[in-house]
Amino acid sequence: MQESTLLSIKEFSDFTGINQSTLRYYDEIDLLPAALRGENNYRYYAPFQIIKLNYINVLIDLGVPLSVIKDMDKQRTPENVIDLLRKQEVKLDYKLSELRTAYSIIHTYITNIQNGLMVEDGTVRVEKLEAAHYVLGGLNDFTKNNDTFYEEFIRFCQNANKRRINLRYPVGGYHENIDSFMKSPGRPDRFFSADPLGNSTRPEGNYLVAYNRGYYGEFGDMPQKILDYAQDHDLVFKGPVQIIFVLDEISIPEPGQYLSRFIVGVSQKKQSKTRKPQ
Amino acid sequence: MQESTLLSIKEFSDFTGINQSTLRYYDEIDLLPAALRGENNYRYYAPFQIIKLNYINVLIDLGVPLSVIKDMDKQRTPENVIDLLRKQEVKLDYKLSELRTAYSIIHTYITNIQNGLMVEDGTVRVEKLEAAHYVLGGLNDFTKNNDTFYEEFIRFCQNANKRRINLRYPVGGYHENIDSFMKSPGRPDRFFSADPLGNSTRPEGNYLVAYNRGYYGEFGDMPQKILDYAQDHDLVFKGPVQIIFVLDEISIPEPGQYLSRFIVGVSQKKQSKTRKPQ
DNA sequence: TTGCTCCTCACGTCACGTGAGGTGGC
DNA sequence: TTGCTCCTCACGTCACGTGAGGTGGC
Repeated sequence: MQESTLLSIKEFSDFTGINQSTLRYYDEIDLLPAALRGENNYRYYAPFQIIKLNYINVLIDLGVPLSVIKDMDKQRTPENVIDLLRKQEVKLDYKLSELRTAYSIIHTYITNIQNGLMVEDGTVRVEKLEAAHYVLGGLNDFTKNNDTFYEEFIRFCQNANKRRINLRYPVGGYHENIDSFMKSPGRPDRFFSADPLGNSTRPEGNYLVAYNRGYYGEFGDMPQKILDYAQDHDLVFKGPVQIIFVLDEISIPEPGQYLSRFIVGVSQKKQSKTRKPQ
Repeated sequence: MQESTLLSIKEFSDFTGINQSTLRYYDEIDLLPAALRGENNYRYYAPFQIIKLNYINVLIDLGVPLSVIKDMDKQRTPENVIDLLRKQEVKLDYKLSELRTAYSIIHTYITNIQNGLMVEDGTVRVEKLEAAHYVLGGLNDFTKNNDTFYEEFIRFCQNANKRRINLRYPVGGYHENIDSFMKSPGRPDRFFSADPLGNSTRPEGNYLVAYNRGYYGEFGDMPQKILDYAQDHDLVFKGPVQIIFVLDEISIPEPGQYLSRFIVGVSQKKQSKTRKPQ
């Protein structure tokens, strides 16, 4: 029925936009054999194979492995093709959710790093912050024989999977309240992940925000500065303390220069009688 | 400053969830060398390397090649990291639009194939169809020496890139009007791509829809059946004719059994005096 | 003879995973 | 001695791309 000219591999390649070497490969693995082999062993393709190749490329674009495309070809029925397409749709759903996570991770890091770039080491101030979300890790236990910051951090990483904590987001230290922080600044009660889809919420409000340079878990005179600032401005602390490394291993080579950001809720003291002048 | 226990490769692997062989590979390519090599040449890792590895995994998840991650590491500054993240964001945008296209291709094929599964060969009927979009190819020219369906189809494929026609969507034949179709059913005036983002629109309305089995470009008695049906039901044709293979190479092994779908706008004849009884 | 297309190996790529064969300390 | 962890090759994977070296027809 279908009488038509055959195409050389160059022509077929030009018309479909698929590389000759790719066509030879598809021939080799029997995915799309040439319609005919000439006397000189040249490959010749039939025009209707363009449609087949297009279809193959559709499936490749959808992420179907060549082996699956080949297998499908043997069992080619409309029902099987629909089945395969539906399965690919599910995979696309998965990819899409991965993409969304990737976007939010990028966004979180960029926000963090930009934050870090805009401040000086030693800054202490009150900021009105938007609501933010995060995920808390389990309780740390520093009582055991000489546990360091890292040993508990390792435990946190180890358990992250079980607790469905995504470690791809920046991670920080969490103190239940200001007293816990002041008592042992380098030993947070828990670790947390700055996952914006997390189940914990830091509500919108006023926060005392302080920045400090140093190694992980070392804060120098930051605690004292925070206390001084609060006293000077008649502030009372409320709620938990969060500390996150906005500039660390990720963006700075020297561990002694990591920039950490300290956040704790504050409100104005009410019973204050004397006010310092500005 | 940071005194801490070193981790064996097994421990480091357990804590980070990264395979030992992957860690050895990262060491080999100098992406994340072990902090220390023991006397027996064992690798030992420092706890803070967990954070570095996490960061590496973030970038891997974002699709950054290891070589780029490594290069970045040498030039590690907050600004460079932000730059890299922004570049990745652009790549994600591109991936996202590819994903969307993939979804719409899957949807188009599934709809087409399901359509084909639900009808009998020879069906002719009037359906109310939703608006649909498509992209037209250039004018075909069958006047030259004995041109076949395929030669013009090849030209269409060749020019698709220039015209920004996405061949991943199903492709069909397009006649300017019913007369063109009746004169030479297998020689469409143009080809078109069923791209749902196309710039041409087939408006919502009533269409005569017919199905026929056969080779590409061969329609048997379909044209006659269509004329008969129109006469029997007092229909006049309006607008272009679209023919698409809903079941072809893609879902059916025998080329002689490809199912094509014929669509043309119709409206009720007004000056009709006699009406056939049902 | 030159230029062109085609052919078949063979090897490289990327980021690992999987053995094989061997070591070292309890 | 057994069991465990670690080591270093070497090779496989996937879907090609890139030569090298050679053929065949104008």
